[in-house]
Amino acid sequence: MLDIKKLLVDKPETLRTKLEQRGCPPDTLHRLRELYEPFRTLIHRRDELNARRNRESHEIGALMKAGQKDEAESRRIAVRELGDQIGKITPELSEAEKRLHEFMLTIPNLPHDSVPVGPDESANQEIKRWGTPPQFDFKPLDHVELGNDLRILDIERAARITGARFAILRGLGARLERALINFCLDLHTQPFNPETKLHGYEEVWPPLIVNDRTLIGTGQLPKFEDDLYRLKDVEDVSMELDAQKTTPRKYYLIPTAEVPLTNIYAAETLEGSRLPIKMVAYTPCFRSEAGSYGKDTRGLIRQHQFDKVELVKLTRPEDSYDELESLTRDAEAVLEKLELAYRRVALSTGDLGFSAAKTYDIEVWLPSQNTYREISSCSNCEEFQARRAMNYLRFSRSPNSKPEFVHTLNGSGLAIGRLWVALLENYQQADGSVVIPEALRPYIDGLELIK
RNA sequence: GGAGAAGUCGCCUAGUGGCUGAGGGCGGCGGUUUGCUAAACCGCUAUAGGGGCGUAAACCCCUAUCGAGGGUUCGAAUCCCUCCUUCUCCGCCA
Repeated sequence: MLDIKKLLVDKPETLRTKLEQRGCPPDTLHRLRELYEPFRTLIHRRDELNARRNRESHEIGALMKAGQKDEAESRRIAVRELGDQIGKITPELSEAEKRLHEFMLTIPNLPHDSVPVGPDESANQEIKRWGTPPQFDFKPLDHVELGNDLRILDIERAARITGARFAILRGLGARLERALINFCLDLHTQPFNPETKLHGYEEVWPPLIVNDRTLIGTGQLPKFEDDLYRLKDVEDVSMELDAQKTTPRKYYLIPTAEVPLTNIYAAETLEGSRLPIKMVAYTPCFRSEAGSYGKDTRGLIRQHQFDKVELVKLTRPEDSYDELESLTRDAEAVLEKLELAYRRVALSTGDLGFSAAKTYDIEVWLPSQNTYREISSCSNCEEFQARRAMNYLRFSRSPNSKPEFVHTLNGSGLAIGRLWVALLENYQQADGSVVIPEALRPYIDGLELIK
C-alpha cells in the first residue's frame, strides 16, 4: 500500500510517472483523487461535529453538577440534534473510506529508480552470467523423458489421482527432491558469514493455510484471488446463523512461504536491534495457475503443487537494497555449489510483480529448452507490504523514537521442482543416467549416479 | 464439542456514566547530583487520521482508539447485545 498523503498531495508527478512505467491505467491517479477528496471533506466535517458535541456535553455535565437542571435539559435536547447529524454523516464517511481503501489495495508498488524502464519482459536487463552451459555430444533429453526412463517421475498416474499439472516422484526421484530441500535449508541456515554477507537464516515451519488478511498483507489479495486455492470456509456458516456483521475469515493454501513468513510480525513494533530478521522455510506451494493454459504444459516446470525453499528478510529501510543483493547471492550460491549455469536478470518496470519495488530473477540453464528459465525471483518490496491492510509492521530505532515501517524482501532459494529439472537435464549422460553433483552426494547416501 | 474465567497505554495494575486519553508501579529516555557505579530527585514516555501549512522538519489544534463491531445516552473504559481471542477443566483426536 502506498502512502497516499505523501504521494498524492506532495508528489503527484512522481506518482504519475511511476504508475505509468508500471503499466497502470492512465486514469489511476484521477480515480485516486476522486476517492480521496470526498473522504477528506467528510472526515473534516465529522471531526468538527464531534468536537462541538464533546464541548457541549462537557458543559451539560457542569450544569448538572451546579444543579441547573432546567438549563441542562434544554441544552440536552439541542445536542441531540448534533448527534443526529453525526449519525447521518458516519455511514457516508465509512463508505467513502472503504472505497478509498479498497482502491488503494489494488494499486501496485512503485518501481525503484534503479529499475530498467520498459513495457514488459523484453526490457529486462541481464546483469550477469555464471558458469557454462554443458555441451553434449548426443541429443539431450528433457526431464520428462529422463524421469520416465529412470522410473523416478510419473506424471500420467498423478493425473489419474488428481489431475493435470501434478506429479508423482518416486524412488530416487523422491529422494532427490528431499535431498535438494535439505541441501538448500542447510546452506541458508549456516551461520552468517560477515565477509561474504551470506546465509544466517532462521529456519521456520509456517502454516500452509493462511487467512485472507494475511494474503492482503503480502499483496496476493484482493487482486489475484484467481491464482489461489481457497478452502471451503466452515466459519462462514456459523457466522451467518447469528447474522452478525463480523467479517468471516477466508482460508487459502499458501502460494509461497513468503506469505506466512512476511506476516509473522504483522501489526507489531519490533525493536530496531532485532533487524535484520532473516527467515528460511521449506514449504509446498499451491497455485491455481489460472490464465496459464497451454503454457509449460509439459513436465514439472509449472505445477499446481511444488516445493520451494523461501528466503524472507525484514530490514531497516536504509539497508534493504544491500540486503537484496546479499539475498540474491544467497539464492545464487545454491546453483554455484551444484555447478549449474545461470544468469541474473533485473526485471523492468513493466514486468515487476505487484508488491515489488525491484526484482532480480535468477534463471538456470535448461538444455532441453536451450535457454535460461526462472528458478528464483528475489524482490525488495520496501514498505509496501508492511503498510498494507493495517498490518503495521514496524520497528523502533530506540525506545523513544517514532516507529518506522520495515522493508520486506523475499526470494526463492530455490524452487525445488525446477532445480530437480535442471539437475536431471544438465547432468544427464548419453546412456540416460544422471550424475549427482558432488555437493549433493552427502544428502543422498553418497550416491554418484542415478541410473 | 461441553463447562468456567479473563481481555485497559512496552509489562503489571487502578478505574461501576462527565473531574479519564485514562491514575499508580516497573521498564525506557533525558536531566540534576557524583571520582565511577548505585541510590535519590525532576521531566519525558501510544498510534492513526484531519487541519494550521503555501518545500521539509519542528510545533500547535481537533478527532478517533481501554480485544472488535453494534446499541442505550447530551455524554461510555464504565450499562446492554453480538463476535473474536486467550487461559483452565472435561471429551475427542494424529
